[in-house]
Amino acid sequence: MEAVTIKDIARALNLSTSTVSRALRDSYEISPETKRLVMDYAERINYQPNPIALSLKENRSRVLGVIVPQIANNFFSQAINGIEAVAYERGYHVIIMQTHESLEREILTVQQAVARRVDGLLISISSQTTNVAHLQAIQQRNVPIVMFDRVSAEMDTPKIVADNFGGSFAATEHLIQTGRRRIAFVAIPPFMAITQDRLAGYQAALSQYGLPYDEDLVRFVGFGEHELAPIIDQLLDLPHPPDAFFMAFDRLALGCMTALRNRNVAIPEQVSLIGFTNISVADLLDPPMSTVVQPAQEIGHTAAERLIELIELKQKPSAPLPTRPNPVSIPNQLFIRESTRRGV
Amino acid sequence: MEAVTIKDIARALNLSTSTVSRALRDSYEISPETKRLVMDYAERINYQPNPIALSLKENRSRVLGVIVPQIANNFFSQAINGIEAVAYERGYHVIIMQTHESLEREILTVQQAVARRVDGLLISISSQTTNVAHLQAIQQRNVPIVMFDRVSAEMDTPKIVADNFGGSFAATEHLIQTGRRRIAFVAIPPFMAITQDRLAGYQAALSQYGLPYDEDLVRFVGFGEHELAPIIDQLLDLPHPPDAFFMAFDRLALGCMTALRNRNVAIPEQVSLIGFTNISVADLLDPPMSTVVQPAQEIGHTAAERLIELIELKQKPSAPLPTRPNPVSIPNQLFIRESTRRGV
DNA sequence: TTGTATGCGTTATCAT
DNA sequence: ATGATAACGCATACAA
Repeated sequence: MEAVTIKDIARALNLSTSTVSRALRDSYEISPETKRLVMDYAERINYQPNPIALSLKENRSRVLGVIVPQIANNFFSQAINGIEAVAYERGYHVIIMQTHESLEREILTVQQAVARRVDGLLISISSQTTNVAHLQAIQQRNVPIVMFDRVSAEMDTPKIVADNFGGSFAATEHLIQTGRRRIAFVAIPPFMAITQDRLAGYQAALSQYGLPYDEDLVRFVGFGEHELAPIIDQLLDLPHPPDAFFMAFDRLALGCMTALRNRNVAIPEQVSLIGFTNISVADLLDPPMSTVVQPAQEIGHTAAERLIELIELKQKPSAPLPTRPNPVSIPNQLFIRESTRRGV
Repeated sequence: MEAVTIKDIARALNLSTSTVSRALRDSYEISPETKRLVMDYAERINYQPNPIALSLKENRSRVLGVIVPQIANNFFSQAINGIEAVAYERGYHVIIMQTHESLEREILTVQQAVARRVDGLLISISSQTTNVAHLQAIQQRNVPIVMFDRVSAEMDTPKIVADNFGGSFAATEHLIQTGRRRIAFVAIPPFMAITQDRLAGYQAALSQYGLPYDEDLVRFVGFGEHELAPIIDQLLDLPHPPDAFFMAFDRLALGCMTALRNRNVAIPEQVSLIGFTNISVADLLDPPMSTVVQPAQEIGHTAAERLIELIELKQKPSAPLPTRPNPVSIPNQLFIRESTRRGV
């Protein structure tokens, strides 16, 4: 069974395709009877306009490109969830592409998205991305871009991020308020804004509570498989070791928990542990880990809204670009989880 | 900067669009010099063929529709990862849509996908889906469908599923071999094949080891928020309570762990717990939970391969449909995790 | 109120 | 070896 077109309707009803087209779009210049006739028939044979033909005509695809490092990652899958919800509601579809933390893949993927004629791009850059020329290039080709979570200071686009400074401040503050004094801070290398912001929040909290900033306690770890454990070991082996760990990234927080367990370091008796995470089972971890949870879904939601706004603004070049605070930051939630370990 | 078309190239080079088109496709009927001229120029001005125009002409979109209950779910996001990898490699893109476990949404979503002219559909049906008329309808419209994970016996399509029987058998066998005799089995309502298969694996293991099948120990729980805890309570309060819990679904396994914790039931001292799960941090749970892990990525991979095969077969109607075992089942992995809880 | 013709970007068919 | 034209499905400017 082939798809039915306007032509089929026109032929069946002895009308021209333009009449049918206009009737279907409820144009004022078509008589009510003809409209009814056409509409009914279209309904009956289950006519569905071909969006591809429309796209060609209108030079828009109604597709948003979403580029993330990984789909199979709690933060990003939740963000995509938020994006998809908004897109669906506004009549857009979402094409999802992964970079696998590779700049090379990211460049290819961005080109692919443009080649696919997406109406706009939502991107969270890979950890390798220190140069954003590929993004600036497509921006010059007039493709609206919104960045989220992993954003670059060098891009002049809307940016939707979690309140990384605030979340980091709150986590550090919590540790201080529960009596910790030597708080290790571990993050990924600091060329991404997200890292810088989290470091700044940590520093600000220390400063506000009159604690010294000790560079020995601040470490940056790459994306290799086995890079974290030695760093945790080094920290524990310091002459004056930390009494708390603040792990500024999801993966690091979970890795730290494993590393501490392997070293038989008790939490929170010996050291306290808090991390940014987006896993849904943080309660069930051993021990339950206090976490700063980023509002992934809301970030996706906001980013998609902003992008669609940009896209639809582009259609009517009359309207002025609205000025907005940039980047938009969305509050994190801080979950303090007490150990519920049962007595033995 | 507008997108450059074949016309632009033709105009610039004083050629006809057909010559340019042929040159770009490396047709034998174009002179080498012209080819080089066109290719070089196209390269220089960064010509990208418009896939929308191609789609219209070729009546195919090179898009796969993927319909899942939720994106933000470890199993599905991993499966999508597998799908995306294959699609990318084969020159397809993936549009992802969610049903949120609602049949109503599923019906709408399937229609949307067809309206979008996807070349084929990968679907994992919602838990509400007891009737598959909407899928049969689009199958009659000649849209290739492959089902994965949550499949329906009433659909005549390729089906890619985990080895639910085998995984369930292995989990039950493990519990028996570690000395458990009264093994509770909890699953979602049994109209989905996936549930039936898991129940059958459980029954088969009991039978093989000469244990009785006790209906009191088998429970089905719906998708409500607070349905599980009372069921766990009931089981624990039986005159002859279970000494092990086998939770046949991810969500149930995690919920059971919480419920047992709330009841202060020690694992594995008092009861053993094993579940199907796809979370990546199962090691870090308290206690570490033994799990049957479905090969989500491989399921996605296989499903996408099968779908693309169907799609490309449809193009050349000469070739016969290959007969394949149906459904295809992919082995699970059983992870036995010993408690590593440190002494206090 | 309805019909005819044109164009969106591309390729296939049929000239030349 | 290259060019002109039609067609994919739709919307619209222009005619009637």
